[in-house]
Amino acid sequence: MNKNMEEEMFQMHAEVCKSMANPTRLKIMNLLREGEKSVEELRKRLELPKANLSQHLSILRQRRIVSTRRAGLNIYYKVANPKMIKACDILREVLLEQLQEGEELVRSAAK
Amino acid sequence: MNKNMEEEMFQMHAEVCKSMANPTRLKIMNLLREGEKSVEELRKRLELPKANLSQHLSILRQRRIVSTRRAGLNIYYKVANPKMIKACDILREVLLEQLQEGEELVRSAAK
DNA sequence: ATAATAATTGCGAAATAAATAAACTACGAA
DNA sequence: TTCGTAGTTTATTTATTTCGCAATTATTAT
Repeated sequence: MNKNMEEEMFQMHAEVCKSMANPTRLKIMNLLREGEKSVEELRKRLELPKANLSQHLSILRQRRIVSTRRAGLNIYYKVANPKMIKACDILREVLLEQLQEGEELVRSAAK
Repeated sequence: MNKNMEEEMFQMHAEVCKSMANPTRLKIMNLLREGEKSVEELRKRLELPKANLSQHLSILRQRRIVSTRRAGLNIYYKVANPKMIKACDILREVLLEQLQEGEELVRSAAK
């Protein structure tokens, strides 16, 4: 792998992380873990303005973290690659470990 | 796990993702994968102004993604939890799979 | 064709993140 | 105690994200 491709990989990797770097989008991923859902279903579960939800879905779709399928009026979203879920699970494990080490420290660092 | 704690977890999870959502910080993590390194070593390898490097390190440290140790004039950084590396590796796998599926699509989505 | 529902897009405002340079702190040696 | 090296912090500017709202598109039913 040459230098420019390395650079490109770091850039793309950062883009993927950015897509996951938002609580709402993580909640979306968490719902889609159960299986595919229409935008309307997601909107009801998340209680979000549909325009805003659509924007978040668009970000996930652009990075191909989710994929879509239209059926009549509805568009169904699902997780494109189960490895994304695996990556999320690992991060959650890390967070739980940190909480066990001492909750108050984590909370102050978040500010 | 109750509702507020769930909310808190998504928030923290997003913060961790944000910390990783930057090419420079991913490069730092990639160097630290080899083992602990001083700021000066990192600066030479990354060719970055030390103030800027220090800010990036600070972000990683605040989220406890890296930890530090001082020895004389030098401060050595290392990856705090090897699971972070594992999570990065999985994301890289996903990216490589996407590249195999069709490079041009990924590149246009990055814009 | 028109209406109704589901979803996306464009745009402006507010909040956040990033890069730079300058000032500052910490340690060790002369 | 002051000088040099390693590293951090602060202030400022610029770029990016996020959100709400209005307008628009796509599909189906009347």
